[in-house]
Amino acid sequence: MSSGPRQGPYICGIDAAMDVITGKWKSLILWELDHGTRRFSALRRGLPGVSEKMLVQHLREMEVDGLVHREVFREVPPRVEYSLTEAGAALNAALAPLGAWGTDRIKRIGAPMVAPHTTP
Amino acid sequence: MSSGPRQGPYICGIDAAMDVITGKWKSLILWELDHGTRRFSALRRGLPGVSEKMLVQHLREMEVDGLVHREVFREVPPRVEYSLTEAGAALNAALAPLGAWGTDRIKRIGAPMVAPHTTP
DNA sequence: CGGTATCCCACTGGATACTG
DNA sequence: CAGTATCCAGTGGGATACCG
Repeated sequence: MSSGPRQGPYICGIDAAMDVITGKWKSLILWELDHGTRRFSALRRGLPGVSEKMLVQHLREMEVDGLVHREVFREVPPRVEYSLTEAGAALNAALAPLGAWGTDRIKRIGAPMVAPHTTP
Repeated sequence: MSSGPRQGPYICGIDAAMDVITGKWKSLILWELDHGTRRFSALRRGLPGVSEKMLVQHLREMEVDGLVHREVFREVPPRVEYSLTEAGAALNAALAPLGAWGTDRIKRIGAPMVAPHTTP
């Protein structure tokens, strides 16, 4: 069951890009990491509703696909830091117009936003 | 079940945009229609591998979401033409940078492309 | 803290056959 | 021509429990 990076065959560039960001949380992970390096638990807090399993799974796929860099510090307690690669940062930048269109659509149809942080 | 347009709640603009283009063929449909008005059968030919069911289903969802316009001509034989709405055209434009990134990625990793048109 | 390992269900999408 | 109607397999993703 899967392993290496996704590698087509593709119909076009959109196809290849979508292949790599399809997944409920991937674009949000990209966005979170664009603010800077984040630890696993920080990402969890920034992505309200994500399960550990999905977060790990998406991060692994994005690592394999060359979008995120994963650095393990063998300390006690363990620490792992995630950051964007160049390709990941470029992808995030390429997503900006799409995000702008989406924001516009939200306004047009008056769609609700989820509460950013349901605090604690 | 289902029916009305997708309407969140959303986490951000990307979330809203992805909600509307998720589906194996939607971005390709957008691309096809950006070239101009297309009939159902022309779209099928332009999307090698799509099934009738999926094409209809995606077109209906995109119509409901306000991305494509569907015009029925009650003739014999029946004719139906699809075209982009303003929102659909704007979305397609917003996808351009993503497509460029994807094309770049295809080159970087040397991913194969599917044969554009297996003719007949 | 930062994960693995299972189980399970809903949904996506493909194949095929039929229709106005 | 432009769809509907079914059936069915694969996968995405949530819940829960356990581990170094």
